[in-house]
Amino acid sequence: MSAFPLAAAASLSSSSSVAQSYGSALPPAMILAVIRENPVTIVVGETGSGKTTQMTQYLHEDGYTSLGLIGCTQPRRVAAMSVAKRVSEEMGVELGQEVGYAIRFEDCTSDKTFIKYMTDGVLLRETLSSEDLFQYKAVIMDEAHERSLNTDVLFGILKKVVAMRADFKLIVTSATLDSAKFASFFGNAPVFNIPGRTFPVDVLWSRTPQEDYVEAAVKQALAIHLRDPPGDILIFMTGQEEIEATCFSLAERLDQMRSGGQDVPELMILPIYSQLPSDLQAKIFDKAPEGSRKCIVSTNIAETSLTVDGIYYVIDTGYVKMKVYNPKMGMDALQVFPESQAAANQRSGRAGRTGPGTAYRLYTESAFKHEMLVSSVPEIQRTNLANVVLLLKSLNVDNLLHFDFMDPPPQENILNSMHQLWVLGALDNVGGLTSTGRHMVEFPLEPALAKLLLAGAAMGCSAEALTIVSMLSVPSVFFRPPDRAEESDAAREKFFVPESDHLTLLHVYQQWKNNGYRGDWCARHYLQGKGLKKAKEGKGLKKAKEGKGLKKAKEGKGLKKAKEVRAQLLDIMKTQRLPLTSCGSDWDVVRKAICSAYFSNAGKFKGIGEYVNCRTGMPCHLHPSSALYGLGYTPDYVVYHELVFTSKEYMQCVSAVEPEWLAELGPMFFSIKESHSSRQERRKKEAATAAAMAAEAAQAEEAKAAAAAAAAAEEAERRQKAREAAATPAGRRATTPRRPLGL
DNA sequence: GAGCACTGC
Repeated sequence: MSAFPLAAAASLSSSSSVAQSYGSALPPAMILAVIRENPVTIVVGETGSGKTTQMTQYLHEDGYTSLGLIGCTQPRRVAAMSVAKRVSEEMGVELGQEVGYAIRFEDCTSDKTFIKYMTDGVLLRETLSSEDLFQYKAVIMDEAHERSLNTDVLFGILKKVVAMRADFKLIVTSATLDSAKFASFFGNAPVFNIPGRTFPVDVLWSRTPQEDYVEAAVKQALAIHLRDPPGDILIFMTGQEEIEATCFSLAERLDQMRSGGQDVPELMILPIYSQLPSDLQAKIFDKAPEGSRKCIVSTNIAETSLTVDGIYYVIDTGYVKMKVYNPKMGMDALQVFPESQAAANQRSGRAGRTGPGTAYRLYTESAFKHEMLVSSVPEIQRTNLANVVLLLKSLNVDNLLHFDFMDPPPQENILNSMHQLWVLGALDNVGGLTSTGRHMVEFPLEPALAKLLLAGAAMGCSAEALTIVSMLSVPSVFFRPPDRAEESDAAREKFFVPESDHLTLLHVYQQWKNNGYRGDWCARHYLQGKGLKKAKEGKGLKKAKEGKGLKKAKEGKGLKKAKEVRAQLLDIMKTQRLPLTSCGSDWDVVRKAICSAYFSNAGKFKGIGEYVNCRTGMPCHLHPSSALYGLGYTPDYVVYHELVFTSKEYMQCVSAVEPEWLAELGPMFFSIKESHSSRQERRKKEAATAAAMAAEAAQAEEAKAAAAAAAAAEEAERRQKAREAAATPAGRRATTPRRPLGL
């Protein structure tokens, strides 16, 4: 085994005292001693410090594996796979034997495995069946500074495990900026520093704030291209539209210069974002021909998920697009925010992987210091928590408001998620898990989708529900290259089922199946068949190309991935003894099942393309990509999968529903003509829930509890108003829209 | 007639 890289400069510090530094060569014994003496150790290690591959091996040599497993979590699958492969090679064992990995579709471990790499989601799921993780002697949470939702939930759970088990060791990696915070959360844990092996990056600031950062980035890129020594350029933008504008403008300027007689060397302009078709994504890895250079214009995807070698120049606009959840509205918003200092440093670092580089920041140093957060708002504070609540409830965490989060999510968020789960029948009136809830937690799905599966099983259309859920669990299968937008739109419209986007997805899948799951069929109809080969993605890029191990990675993209998800969910359905039944061509039943999962996301017709949310009165619009858009067919009521604010409040994935279904399936929100007795009963139920939630809140600080109770009451009132305004159904539509012919 | 960062079970 190789020596611990750069151990000579390693230092040990305690969060509460002055850092001690060790100048002489430092054997791994040093860090092992720290781990031996402390239940939790924080490791600050830059990328390239070798911590991911070395730490597990040191723990193994120190004897931890004679007693149990060493686990190492990663936020991404590719990393879990490629790191496991590399460690197995370093140790000279077969992958999947002594060293293995586990990700959603693949458990590549055996009885002999003692070092196990996995995604953080896998370890979180494992806590469901073994609360104290008895099979593990040590867990390393790698890349924990990225603060994924799963990482944050694991923090709280593992902290409990540490308190329960004296024989358990936890090692958490952190960025320099928040090591003190991590250390204090884990009871003043010692901090161990391992310097990285990356090259220095010169950071240059803008002297004045930039009004138009697209323009500024284009100018900067051209200046580098015309003036500076060879080396590729990486520009960070917030989204697809900006990226396309930047690429267009760059190309235009180059053209202008050339037609003006200037001799400009070749520049390969390469956009990259997650929704870009795979074959175009792959182009960023092509080498620039001699005498020319690459300019990659990227979203956040190149910040952590993709690593391209050969970048010497980074241009950073200073902004990111983020999804933030508004619990009051039940709506996500995709908004542009200034990036955090940590993100800025991460982006700059991308210039120093191949050699010493330069980062041009298109904002002032003062803006960096005074206007940017030190680190990004963790996901747990800006996301819908229904899934987390369900998971914690099934772990018997009785008071969620007291759960030990490093950064607690807003209380309103938790209460709102509990309400959602109650509405779906997953929680009872006192906040306990129901049998429906216990079924739901078994599925790796968001609660509404799990409910759709259960409803499908109850209504005799679980096969159809299963397909729809699978299609909604993968990125859009519709392939839309920017230069063939109209053709691909036309191709997509051929699949439309006029009353439902959900059924459109079902239709696409069934046609694919009828055509033998063929790839050429997908290509012809502008559908995403599979995706990039794994070897093109992620950190393990080079290694994956050299070896053969990753060829086994069968995970695809698009329809192929939907098929894999479907198979996995079907397995779970079998273990849950849920029947697989098809309703044949009677797709109205499927819409009813959809209604039973989404009735709290109901909209009432207001005008062409416009609906109002039945509960909140919020306006919500049909998205132009919806099958229901602009067809002259205007159902009175629809339900939607999610509501996202971009330029307007847009409903994503919409289905027409019958008003009487809303009344039947969502009696807590809707009634056709309420009798006095049923109204009383409903109010009693609602009061009980509000009381239960307030009771939970009451255990928290007094002031917060008061606010929570007020929020619950407000919610009840809003619901009452909405109920009065909505849900007096018109008669059933006279004609059912024509179903499209199969292709 | 408009558009959406990135993960994960």
